[in-house]
Amino acid sequence: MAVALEPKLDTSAAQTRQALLEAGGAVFAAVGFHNATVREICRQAGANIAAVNYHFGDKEALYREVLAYFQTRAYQKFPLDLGLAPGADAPARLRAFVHAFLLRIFDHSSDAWHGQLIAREMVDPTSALDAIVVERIRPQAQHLARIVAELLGGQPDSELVRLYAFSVVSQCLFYSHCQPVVIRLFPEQEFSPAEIERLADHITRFSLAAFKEVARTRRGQSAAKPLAPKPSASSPRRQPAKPRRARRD
Amino acid sequence: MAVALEPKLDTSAAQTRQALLEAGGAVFAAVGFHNATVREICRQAGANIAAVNYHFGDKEALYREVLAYFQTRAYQKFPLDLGLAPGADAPARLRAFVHAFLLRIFDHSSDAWHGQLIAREMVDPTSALDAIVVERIRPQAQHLARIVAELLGGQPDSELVRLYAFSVVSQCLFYSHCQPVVIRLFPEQEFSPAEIERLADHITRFSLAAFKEVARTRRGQSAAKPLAPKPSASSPRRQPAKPRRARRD
DNA sequence: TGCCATTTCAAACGGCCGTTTGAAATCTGT
DNA sequence: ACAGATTTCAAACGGCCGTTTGAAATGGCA
Repeated sequence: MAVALEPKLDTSAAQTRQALLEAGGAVFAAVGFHNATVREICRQAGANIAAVNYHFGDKEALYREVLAYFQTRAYQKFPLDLGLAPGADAPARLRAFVHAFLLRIFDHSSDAWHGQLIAREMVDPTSALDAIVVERIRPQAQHLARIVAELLGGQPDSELVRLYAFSVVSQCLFYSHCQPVVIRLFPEQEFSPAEIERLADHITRFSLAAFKEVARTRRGQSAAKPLAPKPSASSPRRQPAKPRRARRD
Repeated sequence: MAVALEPKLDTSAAQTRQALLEAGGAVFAAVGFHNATVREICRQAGANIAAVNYHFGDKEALYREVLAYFQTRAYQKFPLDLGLAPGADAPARLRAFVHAFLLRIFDHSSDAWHGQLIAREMVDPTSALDAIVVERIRPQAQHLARIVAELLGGQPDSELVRLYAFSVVSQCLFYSHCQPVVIRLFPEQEFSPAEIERLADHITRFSLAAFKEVARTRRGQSAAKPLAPKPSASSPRRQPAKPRRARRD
């Protein structure tokens, strides 16, 4: 992690390294760690097959550096307090948080693979997820928890705040995790910067409205308000199981 | 697809087929389609390596049948109108929708892999996703859209309703897609039936509160209410790029 | 029981994978 | 310009993959 001297940035070796990082981001984002092949990454980077092992050690080490690289870029480009006045109030900070979150996910400018890399890592974790949670996700969760706690009037580490913070981030992550489904359901849907602004507005307004309404009627606490009866334990019926054979026909 | 006669259910061949479906569900859910190996599935099913190709044709055909099998089971066990009175109002139907959704995701009883299979398919689609969207997701989306439209007072196919429906399902899907992260952030979190009830209550209450608040202040429509200034186009700064070499040391 | 279709089995095939190798090319400092 | 370290390169290695094969085992039916 610690680096004493900065590398010569325009060395041929440094260029190869950089090309491998960029190509690795593209390929890992497109097909995931396991499906990605070192051959394809090297091809896209214009490098030899042995380049990954020479410059990074092995495929997994390259993957870790790719994750760190694009993550750092994304958070440098869109920090947690993106475009926020110093003394901004909680609603404004919530809006900034949501907007920056969406921008990090949807930054498809040239080569920004952070969103897709993280989405894959969340659903199909590699050994790199633990570090990501500690270094990025947990601070972000605490940041959001402070905002939500201020809006709800609870403790940042309370279970209530956790539930409401989940409700906020989930609305952002949806567009990252379910993009293939959203595109199939609504092919006309686009994710231009203007559209992302509107999404951020919606999510912020939706959440703030829920916060306000809940803060108003805060007495039933978080106990279960039974709106529907139990599912009556319907047993999973036997399915017909079609008798198709696949061999020689 | 069409099956004329029902197969002999206790045939040795039918048992093998069934065992392959169950084992396939477990393995595909655990590691995804690409990472799953036919050898491991056959091992768990107690079948020979050639069994998959004999009974299903190839690995992908097995995967399609596994998806259909567990999907059918999940929706039979937890239908869209789970435990709902015939003339129930919109809030009750929303609650039932959310609860059934969560139950389908979290049904870890013995061998119910629907949730994990679908989550993987959404983030890393195979050719099977198109059929899933048409047969399952779209009807479900329309079902929810009708509920939301009734609550908001709009058209089920309006953009406003779509946004709000997304906000509801996203809160459910979050626990499916981000389970590895949630577990790492909050190791004490559990997903017992009682906890799922509480989750369903929270999501329903959160969403209904937002609906109510929005329906009350419905005049600014869905235009962008600028809560924060533009990000001032901060260019992605150059990152330090540590100069580590990996070979021979 | 004996025949034949169905199902299982162990073994192998071809292919793609990550990685290694040792030589060739290229840089770096003198 | 030259020696030595660094970087690139084509080729190959071993391993695991999905699938195929042909024979052996099994089951239903006369």
